[in-house]
Amino acid sequence: MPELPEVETIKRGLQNELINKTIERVQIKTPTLIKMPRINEFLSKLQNSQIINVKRRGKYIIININIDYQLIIHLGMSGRLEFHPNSEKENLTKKYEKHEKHNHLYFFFEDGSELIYNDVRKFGKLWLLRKKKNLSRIETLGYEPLSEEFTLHRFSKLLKNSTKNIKKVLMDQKKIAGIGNIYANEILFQSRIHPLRKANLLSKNEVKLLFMNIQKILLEAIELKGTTMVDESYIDLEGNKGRYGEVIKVYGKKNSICPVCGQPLEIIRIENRSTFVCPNCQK
DNA sequence: AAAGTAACCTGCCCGC
DNA sequence: TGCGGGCAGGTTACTT
Repeated sequence: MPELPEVETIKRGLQNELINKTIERVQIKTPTLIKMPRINEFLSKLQNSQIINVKRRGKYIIININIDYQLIIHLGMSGRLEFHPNSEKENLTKKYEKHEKHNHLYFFFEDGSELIYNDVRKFGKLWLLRKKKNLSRIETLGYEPLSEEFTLHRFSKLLKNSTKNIKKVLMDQKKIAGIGNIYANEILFQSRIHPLRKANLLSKNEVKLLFMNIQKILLEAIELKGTTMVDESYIDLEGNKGRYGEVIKVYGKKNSICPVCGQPLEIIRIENRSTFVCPNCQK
């Protein structure tokens, strides 16, 4: 589910709510989601620890704890975090009632608030690791597309070195971290580039356009707090929907026409993912 | 070496 | 109304 803008929105929420909070107790209902360390160690390390800050890398949330450990969360397709402030607990319980059976992990804080990890499909994962010993998967992530290290020059070099189709490259977390199926579709449509074009054969202008659209679209989506499709499988910490879905141009638009030229949109499968293309606009 | 497929899971939608 | 197939924001492992 969540791509960079959704994960960033959740991270900002956690940053607002969790800093300096002390974890009183952790309750685990689905131990298989915790990849490291063993459950007992996971529980005992977190108990009475204090949250220092919350960061994001690609689609990973990184919660730094005062004991030289960090809690790393990947939400997979359907993972959510819910924050329940002490005072509103009853209202919120009602609000989330129908999803309750997919609550897998509870963090209870000293002040009575709680954080819940909920995940229908259970593709999400959590790790508690020493800060120095970074998760290898995070170490191999590619450029953070909204950081200064992500320059046109580097992006262009990266594309030159790949003969794969451009959609695959945009979604390759080892090259650029955080772009998933929704935003890859939108970025390519707005850049008028067909997703099956070979990355190394794009023109200089196309590369520049792509580069600018990656940042423009991700920033707009963060501004609107991510994308919630009709099924509501993404909501933020407070249970609010993202509004980027209201301005989405092609993703999920089955039986629709191109908003630019009016031709019917095509749906093709690339890497087993639905890909929405205007055959007239995207060359 | 790129590209395709299946697997991990549950729920929902669509057509028959 | 019910059943089966296909599909869903991700990632990894295996095959062609």
